Amino acid sequence: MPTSKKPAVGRAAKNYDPSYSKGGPKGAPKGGSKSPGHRGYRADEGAPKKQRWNADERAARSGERSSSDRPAYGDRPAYGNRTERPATGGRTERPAYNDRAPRNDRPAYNNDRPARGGDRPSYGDRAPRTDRPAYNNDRNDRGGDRPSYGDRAQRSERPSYNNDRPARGGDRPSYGDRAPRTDRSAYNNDRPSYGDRAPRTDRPAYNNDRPARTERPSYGDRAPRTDRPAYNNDRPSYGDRAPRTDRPAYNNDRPARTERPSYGDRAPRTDRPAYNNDRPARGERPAYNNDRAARNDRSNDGGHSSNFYPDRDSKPKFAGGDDVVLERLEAIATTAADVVGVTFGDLGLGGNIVRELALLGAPSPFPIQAATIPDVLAGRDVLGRGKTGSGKTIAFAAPMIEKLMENNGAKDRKMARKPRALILAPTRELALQIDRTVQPIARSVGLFTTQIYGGVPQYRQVSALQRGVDIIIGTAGRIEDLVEQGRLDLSEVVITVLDEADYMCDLGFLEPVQRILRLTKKNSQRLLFSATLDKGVASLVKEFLTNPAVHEVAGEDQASSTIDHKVLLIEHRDKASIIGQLVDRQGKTLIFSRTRAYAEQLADQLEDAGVKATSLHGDLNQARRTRNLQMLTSGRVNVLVATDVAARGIHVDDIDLVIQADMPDEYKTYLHRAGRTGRAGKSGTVVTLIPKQRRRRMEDLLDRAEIESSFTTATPGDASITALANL
DNA sequence: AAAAAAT
Repeated sequence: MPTSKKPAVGRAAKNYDPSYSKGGPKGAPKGGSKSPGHRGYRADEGAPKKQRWNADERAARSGERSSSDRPAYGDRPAYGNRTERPATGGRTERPAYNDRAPRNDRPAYNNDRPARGGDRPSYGDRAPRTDRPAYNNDRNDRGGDRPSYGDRAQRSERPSYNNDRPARGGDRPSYGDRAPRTDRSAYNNDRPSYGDRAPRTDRPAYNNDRPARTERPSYGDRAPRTDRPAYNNDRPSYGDRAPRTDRPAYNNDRPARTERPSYGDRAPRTDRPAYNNDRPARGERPAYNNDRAARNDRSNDGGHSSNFYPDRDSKPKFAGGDDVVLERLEAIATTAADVVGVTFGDLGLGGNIVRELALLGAPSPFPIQAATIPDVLAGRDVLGRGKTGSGKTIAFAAPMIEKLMENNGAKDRKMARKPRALILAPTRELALQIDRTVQPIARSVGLFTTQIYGGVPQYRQVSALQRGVDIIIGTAGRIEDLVEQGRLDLSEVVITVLDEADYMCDLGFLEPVQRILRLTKKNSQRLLFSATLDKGVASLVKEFLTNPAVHEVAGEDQASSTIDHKVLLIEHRDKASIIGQLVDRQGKTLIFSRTRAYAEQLADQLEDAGVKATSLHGDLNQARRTRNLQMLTSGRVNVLVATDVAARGIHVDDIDLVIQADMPDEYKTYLHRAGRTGRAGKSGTVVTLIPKQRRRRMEDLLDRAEIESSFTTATPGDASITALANL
């Protein structure tokens, strides 16, 4: 029984999700914007509720889920850590972090629940739950969903439950003894639902907490905007331009870099031949070798080289080589000097978009933007490579929106209109971040966006789709999920963007991405972007792109970077204490760990040591992930310990130290992790901790990344460490 | 190993 109920409950929980960050905001804007019809229709019902829950939103849920999730953690017995968590006073400390307090409560709930066993009769109240199933059904209809909210009335009842519970608490003792616990397993199953309730009960509390969270208030939409500033900062990264200005010089330097020709990756590869020999291990290389063969052929054929590949100096050329994909590639390297005096308007963007870009902190285009915008507007498929923070998001978002507007005017506001553009990202955080940039631009011309990613209730997402959305930004899993549910139709998608495209082609990601791309309109426009775009995307290019234009920005190499790299050779047993000493500083520090468990453990250790630290990894529920990242962004904590979920694309201002507690497996990962610092032309330091026996491998990796780094043997308390901490 | 759906 309980099990059967569980699903229902879980769904119910999803349905009522208050936590739609954007749905609420969007709803409001829409009402203002135009289709009152839509609004009036469901918006009204939803709006009020949304308002209520909007405030709570994700935060509230995060709390809820976190608790509910924990049971799930049971699955992760592997993570001794979690078991530890309860133990870790550190987290109890987190109570400070609004969330945890709730969690403390939850244990109580657990206790309560046994009591509830007695209550269960009351749960008969759960009849509500019976209703909930209905909710699920309703959800399909959405309109029905809200009716379900009607159920909330029940929720009002719940409070009473709460009241009852205290009494029950008394009962519990007896219950506690009772089978209840036996039942608990069952309850646990139910809990999901309870999780909801508790949450709801808690929510008020959460809400209260949130007020504290200055961040969240902003959060709904604002959080993003808060972040936007960050984007702006990125654009400061425009500040990067300055660097780029420098780059020209670098370019000059590059000539010196015969290797660099490989540009990022490829030059190395030229070198790699040697590496390859060393690294037989890399399965990838075989492919590379193949490619090279192709390249060689190309060169032979027509001296044809594309920037996409090794030759940077080469201008657009057509390859007649073996690699079909490559043949069509037209590589163009743009320099800062090329775009001096160019405006977004010159590139073909309309007034509204140009004005919005200025508001976002992008008054004039960066090189990657100047390079790709015209081609995107011309309808071409594009491959773009630009350093992280160099403005890639606007490079594809602005022209994409311009095209959508041109093709459909602003006329099509039909309900449930099918989305016409799709942006795929590898992580939820990145999808969220991208939307923060895309949404305001889209709104400026009357288009709507929505995020479609997992870890949050799908109700809002589905609700947005039913109201009608033009641009979808999301991750593969939930998108496929909604497609399978028949709630998302990608057949009208005429522009698809893959951010971090090379990463999206990694094992495990490629197939879902291919399946999704196949659902989009045949021969429609595709844009692939990444800071480390390499041949790894060849398979996608071959199947989905036609005569793509390949762009990159000259001078964006490590030599032009503002990042200082250091490798510390340490004893494994000293790792924790050394990290503790390194983070004993003022600025923001991002620590990368190879595993979720270690990220969690390290965060706990640091907290126990009195350092304001938190973690970010896939074992956390989405609400906490979002919140924890926000804590670093807002400065509530100075240290974030993360897995590679935070390696790509994530922008947080002023991270001046990146510590790699575990060395990355590949050079691209190193580049992306390092790219979290040294942004906007600011200085940054990357410290990698490795045992002596890894030195050789680390040197090889740095060579591939074309990074120069010092190697220093260090033990806790060494001057080399304190010097870093004083940066 | 991690990420990406949910349970």
